[in-house]
Amino acid sequence: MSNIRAIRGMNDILPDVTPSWQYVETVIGSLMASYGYSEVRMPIVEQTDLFRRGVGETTDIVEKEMYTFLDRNEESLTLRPEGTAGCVRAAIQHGLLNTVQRLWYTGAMFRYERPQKGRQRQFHQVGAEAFGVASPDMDAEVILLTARLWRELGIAEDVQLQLNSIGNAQSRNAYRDALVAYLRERVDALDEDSQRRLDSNPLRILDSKNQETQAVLDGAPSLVDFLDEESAADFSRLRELLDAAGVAYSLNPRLVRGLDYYNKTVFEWVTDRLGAQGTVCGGGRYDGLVEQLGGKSVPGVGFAMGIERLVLLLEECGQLPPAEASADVYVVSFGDSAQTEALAAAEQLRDALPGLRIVQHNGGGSFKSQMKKADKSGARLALIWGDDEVAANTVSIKPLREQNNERVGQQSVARAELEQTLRALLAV
RNA sequence: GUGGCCGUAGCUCAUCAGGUAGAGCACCGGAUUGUGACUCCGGAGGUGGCGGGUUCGAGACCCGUCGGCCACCCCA
Repeated sequence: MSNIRAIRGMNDILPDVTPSWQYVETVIGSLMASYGYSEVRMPIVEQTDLFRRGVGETTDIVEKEMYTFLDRNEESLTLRPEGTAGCVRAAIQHGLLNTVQRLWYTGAMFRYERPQKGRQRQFHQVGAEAFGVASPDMDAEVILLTARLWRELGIAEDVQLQLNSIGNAQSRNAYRDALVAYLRERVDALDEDSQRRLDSNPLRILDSKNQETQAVLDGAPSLVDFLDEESAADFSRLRELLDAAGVAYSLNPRLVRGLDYYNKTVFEWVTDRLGAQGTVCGGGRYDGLVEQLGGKSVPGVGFAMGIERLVLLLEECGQLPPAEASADVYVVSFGDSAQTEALAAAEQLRDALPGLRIVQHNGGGSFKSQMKKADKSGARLALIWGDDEVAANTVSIKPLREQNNERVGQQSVARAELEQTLRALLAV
């Protein structure tokens, strides 16, 4: 056995699950199109500074989770830990932001964390970003889009929307001061991590899982009371829109997010069916980000979801499409001239019946072993060439999915009629 | 970075006062001439994660290390 293994937390996605991934990706692709979102593809590596400035210096992501290295030019590069910063960078760099812009992307992201259920170091996100609209109708759009996705995937009952507004920078600062003042008087009751965050990032104490900390927070000032007028009005309008659209949500005043660029609306779709990693999709508004990364002052709102978690959830909910066979037709031949004939015929069939999955038996072996392979391929039909067929210029067609033993149902057709017969048998 | 559990054939697991390993599935071959699935027979496949220690002897006990899973932190 080889000593070389995949890097911890970076998993191979093997043939038993790739159909599930393809299914999810296909559904998402057409969903995005149906809302007018265009796909963009950004590099996996960016200048480290992009994430420092975009995601935020004091976030966990930047502080301890990035894959950062020097390239041969001594330039500091980082494997992207999330997609928004790179998407914004690309949009600024190529001048896409002089109009409303709806973009989506998918790909691998990297965070140096201990792997656990629903979390790996290389993981895959689908994200969408809508630029250029500051009003909450756009917030509603991205949320409605995600809500539709759950319906299309059959998991609408298994995810819940949590919603909050964290206001603009000024109101958030005011709230932070009030929160810190309140918590300082109760430092001893806080868990260790929360004590540390009093200095670094006090808002994140809010979603601590520690019971005692949460008890302390019960008496804390509420973020809602500090919201600026515009944020409050927009939040109220967003809720109106969601109500009217029939999207259920619960208000979670302690929902903050771990990335610094958010303001106003933040949301998460969560599930209780994935162990500790319950967030399937998270997002919000980031009105200052474009400017902070060197662009004009362009508002934005978006979300990202984790494909691994989505696939896990679908599996958990029994909503993955049934496994399909990898072949429709399996071609068996015995002897050189038969194989020559079979190979050419298979190529002609692929020309004539595109989409038909034709697997050619290679590597020889007895008829028996070839038929075993044919059966295991899941193909509906075996095409059989032997000396008899070559001599008579025919092909034997054997159905494999019926229960009969012997050669019942097997037929011999003239070589010239093969294509037509297959069309009829397979209804293609 | 911290904690808990775990590491025996490709996969799921078993055995045993500590006396140098088995099963099921999967794989390969066979059961009269060129035909799968069910059944039967046979075969291949493990330096028991790695290193050290205790012992006459260790997969089984001890230590270390590496790896996996789950949880904390945080998020997708």
